[in-house]
Amino acid sequence: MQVLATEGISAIAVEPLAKKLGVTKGSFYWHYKNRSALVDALLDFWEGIEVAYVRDLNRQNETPEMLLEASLYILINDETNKRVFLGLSSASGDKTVKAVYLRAVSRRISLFTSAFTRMGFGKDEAQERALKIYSSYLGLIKTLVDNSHAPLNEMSGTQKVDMVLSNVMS
Amino acid sequence: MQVLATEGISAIAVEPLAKKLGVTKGSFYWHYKNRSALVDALLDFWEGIEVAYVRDLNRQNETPEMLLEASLYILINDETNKRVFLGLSSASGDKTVKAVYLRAVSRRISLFTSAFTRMGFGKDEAQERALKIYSSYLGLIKTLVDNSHAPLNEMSGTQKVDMVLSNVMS
DNA sequence: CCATTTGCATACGGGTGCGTATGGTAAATG
DNA sequence: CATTTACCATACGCACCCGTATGCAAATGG
Repeated sequence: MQVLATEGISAIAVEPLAKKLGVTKGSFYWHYKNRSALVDALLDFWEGIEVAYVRDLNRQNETPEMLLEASLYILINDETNKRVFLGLSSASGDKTVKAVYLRAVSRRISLFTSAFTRMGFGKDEAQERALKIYSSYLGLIKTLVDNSHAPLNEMSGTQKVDMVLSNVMS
Repeated sequence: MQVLATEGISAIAVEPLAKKLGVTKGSFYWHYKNRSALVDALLDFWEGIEVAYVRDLNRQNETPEMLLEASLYILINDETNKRVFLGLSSASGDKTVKAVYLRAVSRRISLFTSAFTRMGFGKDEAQERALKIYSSYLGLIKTLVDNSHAPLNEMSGTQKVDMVLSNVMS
């Protein structure tokens, strides 16, 4: 999982990985049918964690405002989640990876949409606001991990959340 | 250039490219010293086009409002520009690529910042608004090319620009 | 206690991409 | 006309990664 976050999907190569773990290919191919079986397992594992987390967030936050804030805080400040999510988005040549990525995107947008709906916004308005939030969020985390704008990385976690939220919490 | 946009940097591989162009490696290595020489040439070419375009945008738009709108329209609706820009961001393992990418990011943020400055905003306020615009823009084009949210692709070019601008044009 | 299964290592063949060596042809040049 | 020089093809060595074949020792269980 950590490797997935720091090196990206393409770094999940059998031989280098085996060497890194101090085992051999023979061992690897006994445990997994092939490379893509390992990738699938990792993807399943990650997606399982994600959906569980979303469920918890929905349970632990009473108001939609709290839910929005808490979700964004995690999505923006959890380093592993950011890197894996963006990693998947970059490796979308693979069909399986792309499917997982698209579901992750849907989860995020749905989460935002449902929050705005519960705030009392109409369906269209809720969707529009969710999309704005999502775009800002995605652009922000990409800028953060690319380290392409230094000042951004010096902001606090809550500041980053506020920056995204300020666009739509009229 | 077209290949760069559709396939990404990693697709700039000597052997496949040569085959695709109907020539051989022998020919290629006579024209270019090696693979990275070709990549550098492509990168230079692209960056040259970009800076020229920014210069033109600055000349052809009187007011900062017009400049903002015109710039965003191009950045959001020019398919090649989007794909190359995002392609570079994904291929940031390469040091040279990363440098080109970071300069491209800076150009965009600077463009936005100077527009807001010319509108009369103070330095900090201008930078903050520029960052918000940039995040929204980046998230939007990524969502668009990933095709990760169908409704977005059905919006018109101007609607997309308005969506990004609405966040900061109080 | 011996036979089978489990868990892993070594060794190989295949595919792909990079870069070099070398050879050939046609056009420019002295 | 002889000889460079421009341009391109074939052929090779190297490195990396995938996947398979096979060997082998320790665990297991009848």
